[in-house]
Amino acid sequence: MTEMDAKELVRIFPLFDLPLAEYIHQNSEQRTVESGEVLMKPGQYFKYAMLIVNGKVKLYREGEEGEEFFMYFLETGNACALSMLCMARSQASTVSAVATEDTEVIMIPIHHMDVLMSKFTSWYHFVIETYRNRFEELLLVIDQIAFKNMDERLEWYLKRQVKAMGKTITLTHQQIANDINSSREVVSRLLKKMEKNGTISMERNTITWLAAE
Amino acid sequence: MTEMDAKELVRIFPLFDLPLAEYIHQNSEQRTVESGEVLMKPGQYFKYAMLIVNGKVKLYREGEEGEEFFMYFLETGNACALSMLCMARSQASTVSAVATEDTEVIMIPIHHMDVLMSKFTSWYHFVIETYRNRFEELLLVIDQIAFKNMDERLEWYLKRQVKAMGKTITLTHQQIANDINSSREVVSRLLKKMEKNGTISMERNTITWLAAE
DNA sequence: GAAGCCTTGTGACATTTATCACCAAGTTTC
DNA sequence: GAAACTTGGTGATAAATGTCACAAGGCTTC
Repeated sequence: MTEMDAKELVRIFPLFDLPLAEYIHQNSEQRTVESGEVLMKPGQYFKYAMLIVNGKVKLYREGEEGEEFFMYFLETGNACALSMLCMARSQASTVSAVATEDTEVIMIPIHHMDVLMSKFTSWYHFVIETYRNRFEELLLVIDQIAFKNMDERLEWYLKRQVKAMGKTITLTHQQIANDINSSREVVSRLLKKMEKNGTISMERNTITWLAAE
Repeated sequence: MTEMDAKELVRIFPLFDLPLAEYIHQNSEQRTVESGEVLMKPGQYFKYAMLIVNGKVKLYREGEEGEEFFMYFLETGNACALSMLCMARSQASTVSAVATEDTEVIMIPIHHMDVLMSKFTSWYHFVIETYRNRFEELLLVIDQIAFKNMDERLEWYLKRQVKAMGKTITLTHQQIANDINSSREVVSRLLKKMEKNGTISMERNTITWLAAE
């Protein structure tokens, strides 16, 4: 994709108005991130607000012993709530972000935040909307790990992957286990059950969602 | 406590400026909520943004079979991020809020939100700060339930209670079990261990934190 | 195409947590 | 102060999940 112009930005971020888009266009860098590249990692200080123009970024929390826990995807038109959060507090990040496909991001340097906040109402609305969405998403994540067993959590996880990536998911059982903080064997066994139920079909490295929704 | 005036509001909510405090003072209701009273429950539509002037409110998530899961306390000077969230989306609440002591709240009717948002920069900042704080708190909650075993989760839970309520906590083992979505027996056994460690001491209905911090 | 690595399947077993059953002691009610 | 209720303690057992060990087949490399 070529460099965005302001109109293009408004199309992708519908809450922006033209002056805001223009300002961001003038005062940000656009960067292409390759699939697999790390965008944010714990301990790192973040000096940009990050907007996703295109592609997909996986956000996950890391435990003290290097465990991972998948939280959600950032997709086209999203902003990274956590990048804003760290930035605003000048705190080190406590999450990891990795591009799961080639991704184009807009990075707005921290020193523009004050201007954006004070001059553009639409920016405020966008930021609040961003927090709001992620907040709700985190509540759903909490429901899952607080109240549900592994089988339901796995199913929910797969549904989210399907929603983001389509019916065919290319992940190994080990990767899934990492994402839901379980173990490969448990995931394999539960997937086997789902295959018998007819919910999914499996091949090496891929899972295909068969059930409705 | 008597009715707030604008200056009093600024003292309690340091991010407010005087005009904002004045506006809120003119356009909100103040209400006293008794300890134990329910402020918000799932399924309810919320028509106010809620600010805590004094007291404490416990926020918890409910599972599909009526399980509970403690998320955090709202204390003096906090706003309820979730009340704003539900309100702004006209969505039914998905959390419960109960006063754990006599609590004074300010309730700003939904139809004032637009004015507040567009006229008062300080309101925006306050709202964003509110989301930010709760967001971070939720991340910590997720860490606990995603990565930690019951013993550590219980200890963390107790520490948060101590922070909010002081070294002496008046809760039954059953109440604690509900809050962390475990069972009374498990909690009793783990508490017993902590008592042997010298971390806490126990009496009927009360736990006293002995360890440092 | 042989060697080696990666992915998945599966049994056996360990650990963690939940559940059941029941008791004892404290507290409240009448 | 006896009965009823609440709270906490504890053993036995069940269920869920994690860990270990190992096998089989697919894929890659040389």
